[in-house]
Amino acid sequence: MSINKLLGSKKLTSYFWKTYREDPQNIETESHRLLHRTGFISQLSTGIFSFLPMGWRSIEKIKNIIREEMNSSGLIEINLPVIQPSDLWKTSERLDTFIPPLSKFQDRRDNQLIIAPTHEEAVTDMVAKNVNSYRDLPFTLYQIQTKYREDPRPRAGLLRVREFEMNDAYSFDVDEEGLDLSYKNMIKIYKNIFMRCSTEVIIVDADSGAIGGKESNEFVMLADSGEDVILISKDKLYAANVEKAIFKKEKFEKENTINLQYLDTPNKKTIDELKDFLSIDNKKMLKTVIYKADDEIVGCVIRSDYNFNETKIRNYLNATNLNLASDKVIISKDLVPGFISPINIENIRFLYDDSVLLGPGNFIVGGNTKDKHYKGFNLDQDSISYEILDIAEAEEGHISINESILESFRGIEVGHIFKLGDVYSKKMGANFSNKEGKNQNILMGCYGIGVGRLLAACIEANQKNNSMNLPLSISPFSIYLVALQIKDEKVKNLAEKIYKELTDLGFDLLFDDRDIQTGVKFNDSDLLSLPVRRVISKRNIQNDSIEVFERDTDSTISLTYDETITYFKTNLIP
RNA sequence: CGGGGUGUGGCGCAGCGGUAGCGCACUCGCUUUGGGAGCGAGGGGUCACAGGUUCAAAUCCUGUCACCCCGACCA
Repeated sequence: MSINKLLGSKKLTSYFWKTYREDPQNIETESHRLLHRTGFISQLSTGIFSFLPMGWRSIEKIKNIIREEMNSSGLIEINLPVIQPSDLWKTSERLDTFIPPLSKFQDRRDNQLIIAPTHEEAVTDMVAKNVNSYRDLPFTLYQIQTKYREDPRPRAGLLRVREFEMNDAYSFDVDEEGLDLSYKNMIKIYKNIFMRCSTEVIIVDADSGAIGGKESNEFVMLADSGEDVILISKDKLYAANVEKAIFKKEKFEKENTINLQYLDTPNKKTIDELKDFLSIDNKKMLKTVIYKADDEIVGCVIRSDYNFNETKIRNYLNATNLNLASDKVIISKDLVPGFISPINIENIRFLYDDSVLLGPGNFIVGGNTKDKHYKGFNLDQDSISYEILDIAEAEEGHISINESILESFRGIEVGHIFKLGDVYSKKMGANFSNKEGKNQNILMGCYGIGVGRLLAACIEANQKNNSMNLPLSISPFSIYLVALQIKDEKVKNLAEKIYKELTDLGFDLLFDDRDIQTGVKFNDSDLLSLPVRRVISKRNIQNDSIEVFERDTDSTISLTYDETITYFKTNLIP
């Protein structure tokens, strides 16, 4: 049975739906505004929403697309618990390190339980208990399940919430080649899903964050209201989340090295102040910042024409939290805020961005003394051992690795996929006997789509003039049937007849059979903006015609009854 | 977690020392009827909560909570 038939047609007089004339206060994004105005959602708490019938229909249609695409590609649906014992998360070593922190509570026997923010642990446990041999592999499981994440700041309606439905999938393979195949298969499935939702997404390199694993890609819909910053090279060969993006750093000819010397820099604490005071270019200076990475104090140094990428730093240090160290902490390490340098500092670990070795050298760095800076710092000469890596943030205008200019965009992350490898299977004993009879860890991948966020993103992308304009595939109903002068017998009978006939054909109609103002009906119809609107009225009946408005072509045509039925049989697929 | 803002009928707001009002929505009646109608009559609020000041508190003070925005953080 098609989803349209399953959800069925509805008459407004016996449906639960209400639109709003006014916006709630402090609405930030169009999708949030429209989701509220059209009676899709109702807020229960910060980042926690109820779906009203109208909104839930769209969600059901999205989930149906996901199921169809996944089932037809050989994936298998399961269901995992939302409430899980916290011991399970001890095994994966994420009980205290997951960001945002897990939501915990005690049951009656004083066992600690958590509300799952994601399901790697549960699925790995299940698979570990039920897979023994390489013959049992490979397979990919999926579910559509509620997640709860104690997000520090939910916002923008459904774009960023605490409780949400996610379609999460997990692949299990015997080797890297298998994992590659599963990963690529999932990319194909995701592309199909987003295409069917008429959402244009791009695939970008991404950081794997709290989920872990090596390779990771995000599916991003470009939109100004998005929270993620994406860098795309002009030649389109490179696209990455700013958290992950790499770029080709500028090299400068090395100067003849000079000895370290002090400079008087009274009260010049920032790079900008120094730049003006000394009339020199940013590339001639180094920036030193002290971070607190969990409990460790770490210094980071970069050439001043670049900025730090804190994700790269956090990943390298394998830290859960990374924050700028307070002045108090800096002073306790005998450093002078505003004049920090790594020179002769033994009690702190320093990380250097590799730009520090790319010239021009003889850098100006802090003097570790108030109102002093050093001139003539060269890492390779003035330090014996150092950790050097890429901790720079890519920005618009930088050059991609294939020599193309990077451009910056904002986007909404609607899907994220990860190659987990054996991160979880190793810790949780998910292994199998290989052909030689030896134990081997299962290689995993995990894949997620935020269902509600996808709906919101789709609205962001399609909305205009106070209308949602959801595509036919996920529009709550396919057709808005309006009967004007519903009290008129002829109108009523014709409308009912069409309602029944089109419903029998498999279409899902919203029949506005309310005895209210015409203007209200049209406004509700515009707001909801279903793909097709049909008007039955006295006037039309007199002309022996039925009015059909097609949103996509923005055209209205008048047809006879028989033409109408033919039109729907041939132009639309229920 | 830091900074800021807002809590008054279902929604949007006014009132800012004398015990609550407007618009929309809702109910009833009449009129109207192809773009959020008109007239009339109604119903609905311990003014977020808790203390305090005062003869008197929605209004002033203190605390708490909730929600929103910016930042931090973040699948």
